[in-house]
Order: sequence, then C-alpha cells, then structure tokens
Amino acid sequence: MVPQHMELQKKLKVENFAEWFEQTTLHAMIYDYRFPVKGCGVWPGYGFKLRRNVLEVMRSLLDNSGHEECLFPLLIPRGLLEKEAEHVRSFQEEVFWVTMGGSSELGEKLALRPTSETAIMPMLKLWIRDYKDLPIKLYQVVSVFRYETKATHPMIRVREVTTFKEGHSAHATYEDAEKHVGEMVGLYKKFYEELCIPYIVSKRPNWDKFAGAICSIAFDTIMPDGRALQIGTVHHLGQNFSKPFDVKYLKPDGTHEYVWTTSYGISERVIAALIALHGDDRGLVIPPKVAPIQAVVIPIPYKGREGEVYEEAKKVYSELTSTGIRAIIDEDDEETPGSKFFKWELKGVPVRVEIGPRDIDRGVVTLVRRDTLERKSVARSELLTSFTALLDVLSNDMRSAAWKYLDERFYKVKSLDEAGELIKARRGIVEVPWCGRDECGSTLEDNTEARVLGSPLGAAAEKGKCISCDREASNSLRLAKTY
RNA sequence: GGGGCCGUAGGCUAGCUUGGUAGACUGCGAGGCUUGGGCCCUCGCGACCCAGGUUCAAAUCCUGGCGGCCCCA
Repeated sequence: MVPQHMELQKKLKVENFAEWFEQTTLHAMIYDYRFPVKGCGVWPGYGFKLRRNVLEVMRSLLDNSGHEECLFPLLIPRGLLEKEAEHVRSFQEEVFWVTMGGSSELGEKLALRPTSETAIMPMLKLWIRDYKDLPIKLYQVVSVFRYETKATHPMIRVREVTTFKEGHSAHATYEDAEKHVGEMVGLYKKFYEELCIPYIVSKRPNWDKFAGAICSIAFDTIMPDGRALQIGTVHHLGQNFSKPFDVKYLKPDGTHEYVWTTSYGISERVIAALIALHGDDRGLVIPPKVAPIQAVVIPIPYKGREGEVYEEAKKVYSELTSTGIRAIIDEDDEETPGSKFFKWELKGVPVRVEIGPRDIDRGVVTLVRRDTLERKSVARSELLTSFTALLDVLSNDMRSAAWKYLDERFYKVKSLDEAGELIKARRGIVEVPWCGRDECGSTLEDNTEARVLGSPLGAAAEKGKCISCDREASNSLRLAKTY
C-alpha cells in the first residue's frame, strides 16, 4: 500500500507545466537546458539513452520498410536553398547563415540546414537515371537549425533541433508517392503506439502546409497545458522540388518525367510529449519499451541479515539481465531504501524490485510499478514471467491512460461561442463543422485566438453548418492553442 | 511583432525597496549512527550571468548585452 500522503500528484505538472517540464527533465538528467545559447539544450547520458531507444524504435520501423539510413551535409549553399521559391520564402527569416571562413568572407554563403530537401535533391538527380532506380526511400537523423524569433521552449521549440529524423522518398508516379504517404502515416502511428503517445492525425490546411508541399499530414498531441503539439508530419511534395532541381527519370517508353517526392519527419518533440504525457509530480514515467533502465533492484538490508539480502538481490539482478532486461542494482549502503525509491521514481524506471528479509523468508520478491506505484509480491521462482507480464500490463495501461487523457480533451462542438470558450480555457483541441473554404479557416483563427490544425483524413461530410459562415459544412476543422 | 517579470553554490532559494561581513535547505566529501518511503549528529566544500557606469563602497542603483519565464498579437 502506498501511504496516503504519497498518492500520485500532478499539481505542479498541471498548474505550471513549463516549470515542471524543465525541472523534471533537468533533475532526471534527461535534458539540460542551461547551455548559454538560446534555444539549445544538452542531452546528458541518461537522456541520450532514452533518445537512442526512441530512435531505435523508429530506425527499426524504417529499416523494415525499405529505407536506408544516410547522412547528408549540414551546410547548404544559398543557391540550392533558394531553388524552390515557396520553400525559401517560408524559411528565409529563420535560416542561420555561415558567412565567414576564418577571417574571409565566403563567396556564396552557406545555410545551416533548416531541413534537407534542398540538400537531397541534387544528389537524387545524380542517383536517379531510369524507372528501375525508383522508388528511393532514405532517411537521416541529424540536427537542423531554425532561428526561432518567438519564445523558445526546452525540447519543444528550439533553435537547434538535435533529433530531426527526416525521411525522403522519390517515386515514378503521383499515385506511388501518394501511396507512400499513406504508408508513412501508418508507420508513424505504429511508432506512437510503441511509445504510448496518443495522437490526432489532420490534413493541414492549405495556408499551413509545409513550404513546397502539395499536401501535409500532421500528427498532434495535447500537452498538459492544453496546447496542441505537432509531433510528426508527412508531406506529399509532388514535383515541386524535382522540377527546379531537374530530377528526372527515364520511363520504359523512352520519355522522361520528373520524379514525385515526399518527406516526413519527427523530432525530439516526440520525447517531450512522452515525458509530458506520462510524467507526474514525482518525475518521469517512461514506457518500458524505451526506458534506459527497465528495472532497478533495491536490497532492503537489515542488521544481521545484510549478507543474505545483498546476495539474493544480486541473484535477482543477474537473472533479470540474463534475459536481456535492462536492469540495474542499487547497492549503495550509504543511502536508505526510501531515498533510492524517490531517486529512481524521478528517473521513471518502470519497475522497482525490492528484496528484503521478509521477501526472502516468504520466498517472494516485491515488484512496484512506476505508473501507479502499486506494489505486489510475486513468487521468487516465477520472477521472470511475472516481471515480463508486468511490463506488458504497464505499457498497455500507460497507453490507454494517455489515450483517455487525449480523448477527454478532444471536443466536437457546433458553435463558435463554445469553441471560443474551450480554446480560451485551454481545454484542448476543438473540432467544428466547416464549409471547407480557407477564408473561414483564417476567420476562425482570428476569432478564437487558436490555430487551425486541419481536418480529418478522408472524413465523410460533416453534418451541420460551418460555424464561421453558416454555409452547409462539408468537412471539419480542428482548432487549438499551439506551441 | 508588443508588453511585463526575472537571473545569487550542482539544485531550490533568503538578502535587493533603504548600497556596507551573502544566510538557510538540498547536494557533494569525511566520520559516526541507520536501513520495508527522503533518519539523525559532527566537520568540511560550494554562488551574487556578463560588460560598462554611479559610489569611499554594488548581489543591491543606472545603461547595455546574454539567458530564462509569462501575457497579448
């Protein structure tokens, strides 16, 4: 039983999310935002491991779907960056430029990539000759740089995005590219499911598409402060990039056609969402799949019985690690068990394994799950099966709790007043009937102080009237405060 | 883009209005005592964001920079 005063609290997290987030990530050694350059943070060892595990999930999904991991240069010459007119217009105010080499001015200034389409296209031009070379699917995990002028937030709005996983593909036809977009949306869904992150998929409105895309599909989730956070996007780029970069292929009939490209990305915002959605006022709660440490074994020594307690704890520890479980043992005899409990709870270790004289006498071990702090004794002889089963239960419970959280903050309303109030109170995402015209979208943004996330993918016509112009609604629009 | 608040040991902070020895808690190190939810005691370590200015004297007042947070567009 968890004592009354120790019941899970989310007061700070809910009342002052920004502070909670920065403190928790710092104290748990996930992310240190004290680096003296605006919008730049550091991943210490423990956070780096979490990041690596998250990326590992993504890598395995991509590797198993025909992608190859590549690495393109950080520097993009101005001429390339500016080839696609709309792309450059959108990014020009947020590009960092390298203008000097030592003390001499560069002839052509070099951009720190804000994203890599313009670095990849010239190489595709060299690599693609005929239809047999298509499709090409590649990705890289790199830093990208954006000179954010608005407020920056640790991990959420940064100037160096350190964990930019960008996928790029080239196809022979519009339809192939379109199909690939659908597959990548499916791949991202799997990714978020693995991380226990709930999401809403929207087709971004025309005025908020990725610069140069013909269609942008975005994943959003809801943070504890009620704002929506974009955690992934998939873009159909059409021939908007292949034309200016002159990337053509030879078709079987002997003619040439420009390739059709797509791009899709996620960033460390995914990790921010994971932390924000699962954490509580004791610290992190990390889904077992990506937890740097899945189990911490804590011996509870008593005077006279220290020897056997430590010995048993070690046995349990090696049993766990021998099956590939990421376990550690905290044998520090200078620190009390209680203090260790708090320490590892802060770090979000999914399961704590306690071994004391009482357990030894009864032939059991005590398992405590991090999400609910529920404690139970399991037979010593069945440790491994009980443990793995518990990890599964924990993952599933975390996933459903997070989905429940999102579902409760997703509102479908029919009136502008209602929408406005929900947005103003920062209750989450609001979906309203919409006539489908861009002008009503921007009117709504003005009237509700919200941003338009977009509309459902392939939704049937919404019944009702557009809440902006009162015309018959043909679709829905999602609105929210955003980051 | 506009407005406001703020920056003190690794962390959280007191002191600033009214200029004059920077204090607590936590952490870290040593020792003792303990250990099923942050024990306690002793000793030690550790800080005024940066650059100018005012002043006999600046953490404190002024200007600028860097950095952080909040609100509004």
